[in-house]
Amino acid sequence: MRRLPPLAAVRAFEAAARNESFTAAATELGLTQAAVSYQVKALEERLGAPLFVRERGRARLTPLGHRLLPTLSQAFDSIEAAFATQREEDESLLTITTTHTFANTWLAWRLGAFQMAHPELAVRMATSNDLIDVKAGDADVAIRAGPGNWPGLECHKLFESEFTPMASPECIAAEERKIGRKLQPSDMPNAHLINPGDDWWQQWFCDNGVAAVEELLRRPGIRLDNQANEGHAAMAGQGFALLTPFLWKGDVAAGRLAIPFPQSISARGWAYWLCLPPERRMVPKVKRFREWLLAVMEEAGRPNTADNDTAPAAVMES
Amino acid sequence: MRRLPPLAAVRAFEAAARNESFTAAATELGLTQAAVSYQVKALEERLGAPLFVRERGRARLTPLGHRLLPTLSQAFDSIEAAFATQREEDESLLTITTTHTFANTWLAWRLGAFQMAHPELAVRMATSNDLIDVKAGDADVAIRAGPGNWPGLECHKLFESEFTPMASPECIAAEERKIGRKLQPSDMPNAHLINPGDDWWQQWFCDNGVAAVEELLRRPGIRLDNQANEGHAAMAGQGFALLTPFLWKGDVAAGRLAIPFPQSISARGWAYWLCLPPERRMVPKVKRFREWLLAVMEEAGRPNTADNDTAPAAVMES
DNA sequence: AAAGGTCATAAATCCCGCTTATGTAATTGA
DNA sequence: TCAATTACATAAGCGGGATTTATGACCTTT
Repeated sequence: MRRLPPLAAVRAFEAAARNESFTAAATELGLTQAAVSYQVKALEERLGAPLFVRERGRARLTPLGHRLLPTLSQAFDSIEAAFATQREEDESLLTITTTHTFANTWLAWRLGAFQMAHPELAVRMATSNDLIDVKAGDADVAIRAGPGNWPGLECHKLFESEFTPMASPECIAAEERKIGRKLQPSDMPNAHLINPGDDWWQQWFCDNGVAAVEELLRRPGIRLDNQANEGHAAMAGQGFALLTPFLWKGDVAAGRLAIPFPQSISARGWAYWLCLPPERRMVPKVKRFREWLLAVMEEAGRPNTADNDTAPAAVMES
Repeated sequence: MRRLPPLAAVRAFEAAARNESFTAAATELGLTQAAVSYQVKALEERLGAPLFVRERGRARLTPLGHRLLPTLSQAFDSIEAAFATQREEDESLLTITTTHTFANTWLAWRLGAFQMAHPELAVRMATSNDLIDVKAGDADVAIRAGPGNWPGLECHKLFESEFTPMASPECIAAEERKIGRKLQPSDMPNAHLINPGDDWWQQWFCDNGVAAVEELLRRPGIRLDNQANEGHAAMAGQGFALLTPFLWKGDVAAGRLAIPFPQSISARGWAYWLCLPPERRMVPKVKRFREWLLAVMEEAGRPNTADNDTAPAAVMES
């Protein structure tokens, strides 16, 4: 339980003492001289002891005031410093939280460009699936997959979360050799699926007129926890995975992945979203990132854009 | 030029953060929970970043809030400490400023009794002639000789500043031997006066029907700067000095000084006063000293009081 | 469910802190 | 010596931020 004098009065005193002038203090504080005089007097009355001697039209510190001053100045200094540090750090460090998948297949490749454009910013990317952390101040912005109606967050749709089977060209060729013709959707239940237990296979079969195969759910396979890993497995020739075309454009273009049924793209009813606390939307670093990301998305969405011209030849695991 | 957030908000945040509860903070600050909530929110909006995560009906600190807390707590601690120290010091140290004369002839002897009665107080006596220093906070109370109408000070009359010639008994005896009869006021111009240039001699002559003696002013003598020193000189047998009976009662009673004309006491029109800043009159230490001093004076003023029963045998020079 | 706790929010109120305006005293400069 | 200037004090009144009251939503506990 603290027992402090009114802080406004303390503040006025500190400024007056430091400046050795009520008038100067008033200017510094953006007040009138009368206000400072009032506050100082109030503090003196509260203490029951004078802080200034008024003589010859000047205000000089009493010994008591003199003893008090340095401590108070330091205290205000550290308060100021605390907030200044916070402001600086907050201005110069952009923290992005995103899913493993998006980080790995898309953002990691392109964040460099953003960094180049904003050399004064330190950019930190963290992968996690908690949306709470942007509200908790752990991150400035979040990129998440979902329905996009998170309460209390401003969400910008980045792209639809569609999916279609993909595999390495070799894998597809081998499969076609096996069955002696070009692949059809109905062949998929018998192909080697990386994660056959994935519910979305059922969805895809349904969308493509293939009878649901209950048995798939019991078939052994690997849960790779996220699409990024499944994609890599597919590129390694381990079978078919359901992947989001948008995220693997580069690998498709480079021939590391192939899409056997380009017309058969299913939607999850989800999308990827850029989410941010609305009250921070105009904070410079947030604004810059938001504008940059949406601009890049815009460009990537245009039909004849070679979005992945500069994409590296392989996905780097961190 | 400082740039601080509103201190009321900072204070509310600090309490809330320290208590990890708005409600508890409100209790501590003597406010309602709503007030704390309001202030915290205001601070968060000002910073543009959340300080608390509101979850499950509780408020938990964000990393930012967590970083801020210790600095702010410390800052408030030191402000509190500064004023607490001041309060303690101010409560436990009584500083009295007085004239050399009064200190030497009266107060120094009796301050011990006050100290004994108030062992918790540290008592400091300083001699100086500046009345300003009580206004300037250098001293809590002042004892001064003068007309007693100092503006802005509460003044209690202690005793009238009367004076009459005194000398050591030996000195008087020698003088009477020289003139062959008992001394009369008219003999004084020819006696050895310690400070013949003192204007008050003229006053005393006038009051006692002795013709003014211009010549006295040009007669060599010693200026001893204050009555205490003149009194000591008189006791040492160096001649006659104009002294205040009240201040030398003890020495008279002990036979170190004698008053040749007890009926011929002149008044300066002055008095000795206890002066103190009215706003501090009820501060405990001030109140105690004031009451003690006035009580002692009261007692000393009563006719048949042996005021100096316990007076030491000699005046001690410090 | 009901009870009891926490924080958020809206609206109304209060009072503190501020400004304006003026006074006083000391200093400066002609 | 007489403005002119500067600094602080003081009174009065206002404005709006701080606070309270009242209510709601949400969670935990029993």
